[in-house]
Amino acid sequence: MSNFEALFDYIQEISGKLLSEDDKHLLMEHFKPKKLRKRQYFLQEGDVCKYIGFIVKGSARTFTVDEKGHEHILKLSLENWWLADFESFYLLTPSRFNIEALENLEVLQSTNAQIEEYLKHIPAFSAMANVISQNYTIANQKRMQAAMSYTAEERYEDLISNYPQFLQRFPQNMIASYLGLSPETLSRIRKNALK
Amino acid sequence: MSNFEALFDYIQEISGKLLSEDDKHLLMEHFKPKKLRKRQYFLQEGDVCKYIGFIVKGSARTFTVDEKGHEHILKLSLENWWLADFESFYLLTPSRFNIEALENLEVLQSTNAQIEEYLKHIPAFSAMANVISQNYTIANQKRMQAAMSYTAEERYEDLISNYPQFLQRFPQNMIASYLGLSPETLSRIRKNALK
DNA sequence: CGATTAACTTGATCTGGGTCAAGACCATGA
DNA sequence: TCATGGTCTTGACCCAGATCAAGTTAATCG
Repeated sequence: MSNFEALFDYIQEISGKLLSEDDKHLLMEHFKPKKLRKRQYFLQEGDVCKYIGFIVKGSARTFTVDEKGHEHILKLSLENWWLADFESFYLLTPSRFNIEALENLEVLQSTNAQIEEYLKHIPAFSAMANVISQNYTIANQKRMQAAMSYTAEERYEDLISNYPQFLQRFPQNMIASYLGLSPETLSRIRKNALK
Repeated sequence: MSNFEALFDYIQEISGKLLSEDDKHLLMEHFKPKKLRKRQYFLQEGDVCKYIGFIVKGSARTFTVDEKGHEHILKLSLENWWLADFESFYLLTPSRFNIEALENLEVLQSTNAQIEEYLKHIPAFSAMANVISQNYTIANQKRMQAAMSYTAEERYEDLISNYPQFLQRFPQNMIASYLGLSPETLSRIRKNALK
């Protein structure tokens, strides 16, 4: 119940449109609540990402494991973010990513086919999708630029100003991996920053 | 005339839908042909990106200049690609990027307001926009992963298999910058690859 | 065409950040 | 309660790739 309120609020806020009662019923019919305990996987490498999840509560990380066994975190996700490997979700190919709950996680999940229906029938939903797609494009552009032109220190400063919540919610080694750094290097950067 | 054929073909191919004669007239009415000579700028840092361009012929690079004066290429673009800093284009903020023609360039350009109209009135156009947005999201995910987990050599191999045309069309120092490498390093990688 | 400038190569050296190792500082739960 | 395993810090060392320098090849243009 209250789970869905979070989703409704989110859609209305991002899209700038209201959901009708019918819209809400349609959403409740096909978004399924799912709970994961800390360390459980929402998606495993090699599987097809059949579901997209809306995070109601908790946090997660999307990461790969390279052939040397090192993990690389590509995304850290909190409440009101969407959880999926979009490549696998759209194309139905096996995913190269893992998505793991970092805290106990409550999501509302749906399939690609169902999302298509929402896009067709719920104007607020498709308006939201357009806004999100813009935001993603912008965020990706920024992150790519940061990865290419910034030093480790600058990337950390950038994170502090753009995503201050991350520092409260994620352990430091996860943040290091997200920034493309070893935990030791991030530790030293933080030490230096207390000049 | 033939310029527009390239755009029409592209929209129809990507969207999987046909354009009506009315659709085509609407597109021809508001997409303006523009020619740039090699080294001319489509967009300069600090300006708002008012136009999005569809490349009919030629190539371009999107890059930033950091405070040390070093250039970083974020995107290399060829025929049938779209040219814009989407952050600036969507939000009307001053751009942090430069877009420069690397060869004589012919584009068809349009404004954000006009694109909104196309999205509303031309089904093939909005279907195309959805597909592109998916493709961008996927490509960005891949590129980010490559930047984080791959070595210089692996990134170059990756480029060869994903964008072999780049090697014909772009000078090596541009490719180096696109891969986040110094020209010297790329030169050495290529030398080694001829084992 | 030469001549000038840009692109590419090769070598020598330097450095940001990774790796390895060891210890300190926790949470969590049996 | 203390034992266990995860997280963070610190130091010593190392390496992929950058930087600097100089020479070579290839475009470009009057």
